[in-house]
Amino acid sequence: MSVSGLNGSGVSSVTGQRRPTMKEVAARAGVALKTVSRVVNEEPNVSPELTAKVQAAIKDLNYTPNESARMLRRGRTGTIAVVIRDIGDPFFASLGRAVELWARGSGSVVMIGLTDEDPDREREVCLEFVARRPDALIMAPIGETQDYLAPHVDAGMAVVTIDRPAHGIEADAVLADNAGGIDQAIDHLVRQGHRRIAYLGDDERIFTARERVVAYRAAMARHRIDVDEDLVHLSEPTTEGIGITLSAVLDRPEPATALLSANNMTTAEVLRGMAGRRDQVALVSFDDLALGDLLSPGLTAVAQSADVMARTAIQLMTERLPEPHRPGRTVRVPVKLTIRGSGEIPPRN
Amino acid sequence: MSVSGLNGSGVSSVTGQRRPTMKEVAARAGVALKTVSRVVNEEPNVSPELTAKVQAAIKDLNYTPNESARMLRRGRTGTIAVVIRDIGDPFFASLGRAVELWARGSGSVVMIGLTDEDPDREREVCLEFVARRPDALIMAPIGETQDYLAPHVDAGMAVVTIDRPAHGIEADAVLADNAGGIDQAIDHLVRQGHRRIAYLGDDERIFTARERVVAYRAAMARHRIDVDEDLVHLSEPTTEGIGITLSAVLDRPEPATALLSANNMTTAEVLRGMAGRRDQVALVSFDDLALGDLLSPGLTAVAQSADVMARTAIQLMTERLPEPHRPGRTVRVPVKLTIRGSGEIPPRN
DNA sequence: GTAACGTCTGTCTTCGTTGTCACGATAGGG
DNA sequence: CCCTATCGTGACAACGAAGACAGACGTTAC
Repeated sequence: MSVSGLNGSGVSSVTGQRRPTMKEVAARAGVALKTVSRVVNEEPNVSPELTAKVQAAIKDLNYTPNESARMLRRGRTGTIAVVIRDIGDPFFASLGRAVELWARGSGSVVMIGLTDEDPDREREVCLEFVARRPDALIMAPIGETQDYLAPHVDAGMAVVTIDRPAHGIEADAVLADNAGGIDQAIDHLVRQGHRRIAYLGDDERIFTARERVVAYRAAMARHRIDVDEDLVHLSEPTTEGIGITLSAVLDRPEPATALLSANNMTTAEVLRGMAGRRDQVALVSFDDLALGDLLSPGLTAVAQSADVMARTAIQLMTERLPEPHRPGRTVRVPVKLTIRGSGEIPPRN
Repeated sequence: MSVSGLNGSGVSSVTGQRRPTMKEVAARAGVALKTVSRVVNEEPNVSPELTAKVQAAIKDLNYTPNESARMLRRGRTGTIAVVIRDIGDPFFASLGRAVELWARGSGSVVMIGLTDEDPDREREVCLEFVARRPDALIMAPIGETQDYLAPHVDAGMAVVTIDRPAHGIEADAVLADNAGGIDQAIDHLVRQGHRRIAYLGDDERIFTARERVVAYRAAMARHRIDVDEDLVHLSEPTTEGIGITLSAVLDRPEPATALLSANNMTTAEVLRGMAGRRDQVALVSFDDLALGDLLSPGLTAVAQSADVMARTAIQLMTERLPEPHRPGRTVRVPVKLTIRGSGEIPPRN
C-alpha cells in the first residue's frame, strides 16, 4: 500500500473555523434574522428585493442551514431510520435502496443500522437512533419485544417492520407469504417424484425460519410423507455448519434426493458445499440469489420480491405518518417459484 | 397480497403525545435540570444518592435524551455520512458495513445516501447531509468538483473518498491499484497466448474507468500489441448495451479471444450475455463477484479488497477527525489476481 | 377623513440541552 | 476560630432557527 501526500487540485479557502449562521446572513443582507428564515423556508410575504439580497448574502457566505437547530424547533427531523441485518444481503440492500429513493424524493435522510441478527445490537442501535428522533423507523425485528420503542411510538414515530412482525408496540408489518412459498417448493419437488426432501433452515429464533419450517411439515403432511427428523436442520448458516449438515443428509444409507434451502445465506453455502455434485441432488431455495440465473444448473428458487416488499413498507409508512396512532396492519406479499434447473433434477434411485 | 388488522401481542401505553424532557425528569427526581444532565453524561461530582434518584426518574418516564438539542449545544453530531453509488454493489455494501461497525463502536450513527452515479444527485445528497453537520463524510465522488463542501471542510468536517479522489477540497483518498490490477490481468492473458484482448469498461467520466483503460493501453504497448480500437468499449453497463458490445467484439472476422471486463457490473452483464459460450472465450474481470467461485468456469478476477479499502478509509478518517486541516493523503490499496478458470481458456485459433 | 384591511418586516420568545459561573456546605491549615 | 480550598449543586445564558405577535406602510371603503 503506498501513501502519497499529493492530492488533486484541491485548494480550499482560508481556514475558517465556524460555519456562518442565519444571524450573520441577516447582518450581511441588512435584514432581520426572521426575514432570512422566511427566504430559506420559502415563506410568502417577502419582497423580491429583500429575497434577492438575502440570497446573495447566503451565496457569499456559503451559508447552509443547521438542521439540528431546525429539528429542535420544529419537532420533525426529516429522518428515516432503517435497522436491518446486513446491507450485504440483497434483500435488505433492495430495501435500503427503495427507502433511500423515497427519502430523496421527500427531502429526508436515511440512517442505517445493522443488527447482524443479534437482539442486543438491535436494541442498542434502535436506542441510538430514536435519540435522533426519526420520523419513522423501518426494521426487521429480531428480539422478542420492541417495547423499548413504545414511548417514541406514542410520541408519533411511525414503525413499519419488514420480513417479521414487531411485538409490544403498534406497528405495521410487511411479511412474505412464507407458507405459500414453502408449499410451492414442496409441491414442485414432490411432482418430480421426490419424497426424501431435506429441509435446511435458519435458527429457529428467527420468525421467518419458524414460519417456514412449520409450513414444511404441513406441506409434507399434506402429501402424506413422514418427515425424517434427520433431514431437518435448523441453524445459523456458516460454511462449516452447512458442510456438516450436507454430509449428514447426503452421505447416509437413505440419502435425501432433494434439498429445500430456506433462506439465501444457507443457499449460498449449500451451493459451495455441493460444488461437485450439483447435478445429482435437486435443490430449491427459498429466496433468490443475485446471480442465480448464471449458475449451472440454474437455481430454482422461491423469489420474494424485495422491491415489492420495500415499496409496500414505504406505502404503509407514508400512510402511518399523518396518523401515527392508527392500529397496526399486516400485509402478506406473495412469492413466486422461478424454475431454472436445480429443482428439476429427478430422484436418483 | 392480504391485509389483516391483527398485530402481535402489542399493547402500548396510553397515547401520550410528547416525549419527556430533562426538565420533567428533574422535577420528578427533585433535582435541578443540570444534575440530570450530569447523570446522563456521566460527569463526575454527583452524589450516588442523587444519581440513583435521577436514574429512577429516567426509567419511570422512559426518558431518552434529545440528540438534536445536544448536537445543537455541543457542535458535534456523532454522525458519519456515507455517499456511494448503490448499496447493492458488493464493494459499497462492504464499505457501508465497515463504517457501520466502526460507528456502533464509537457511539455514532451512519447516514447513507446513494448517487446512482449521477453528479447532480451526488451534490443534492451531500448538501442534504452537510445540513445535518456530520462529523465526517465518506464518499465515492463522481462530479468534477466537490468544492461545494469547502465551507464544511473548513469548519472541520473530515472528508475521505474511496475508489476515486475528490477535487476542490482537502480530503484523504483510498484508491485501488488500478494500473497494477490491469497489468496483472493483461500479463495473465498474454501468458496464455492471447493477443486479441477486448476491453469492456465503464463510462469514461468515472475516474477508475479512465485509470483502467489507460493502464490497458499501456500494458498492451508493453507487450508490443497494437490495440484494435474496435475491441475497446467504454459505456455504462446495461444488459442491452453489453449484448451489443459482445456481438461486436466476438461475432466478427477476427474476433477477440479474450475479454477484460473492467468492473463488476459489466462483468455480471458479460456473464449473462455469454451464457452459451463461456468456455470459448477467456474472461478476466477487474473486481470480483460475490459468487464468482460458484460459476463454471469459475471467474478469474482481479479482486480489490473492499474490506481493506473500507478499513483504510476509516483509519484515515479517525486520524483526520482530531486534526481536520491536515493535508490530504492518498493511499493505494493493492489488488490480487484470483485464478478460477475463466481466464485460463486458450485462444481458439 | 378615518376606519379597516392586507402586505411586508422586525422583535421577542421558545425548542431541549450543555457550558459557565456562583453559591452553600464541608474540611483543612494557620 | 477564621480564611481558603474543594466538592456538590443549581441558576442562567447560549447554541441556531422558527413561531407568535406586533408594528409600519399603503390601499381601499365608507
